[in-house]
Amino acid sequence: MNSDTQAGKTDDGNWYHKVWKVVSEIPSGHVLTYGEVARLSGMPRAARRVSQALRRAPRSMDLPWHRVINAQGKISFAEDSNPWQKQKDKLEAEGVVFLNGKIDLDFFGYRGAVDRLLWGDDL
DNA sequence: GGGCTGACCTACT
DNA sequence: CAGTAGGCCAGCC
Repeated sequence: MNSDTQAGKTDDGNWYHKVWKVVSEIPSGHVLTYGEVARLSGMPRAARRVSQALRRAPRSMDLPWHRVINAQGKISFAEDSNPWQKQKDKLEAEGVVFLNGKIDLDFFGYRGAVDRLLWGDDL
């Protein structure tokens, strides 16, 4: 017996930890989109959940939340907002360059990193 | 239990 | 390139 009534277990709240883990694994000078973080966390359609997780992430864990941006290569905060400026400042401090208010995902994104390893720096 | 919200994404026009 | 529409799903009231 024993029931596996509780067979499910896991998740339930644990999915934040997965997101936090992935985000904490982002190397300096690189950025990931919400969708990619979600995918790497095992939840392809959970881009929105990622944002929620980042918001709930405690500051004590020192999570590099600023390395997570949207698929447009832009910061998801309002441009006239304080957090927007803060995130941009942090990214620039790590070597990320903003072009016209947007980040070149072909160079700083996950895919860009792989492509550079395969094709070289002459993208 | 039902409905609204949201640091979003993709596809189409 | 910009704007619109539909989708997705966990949290909160």
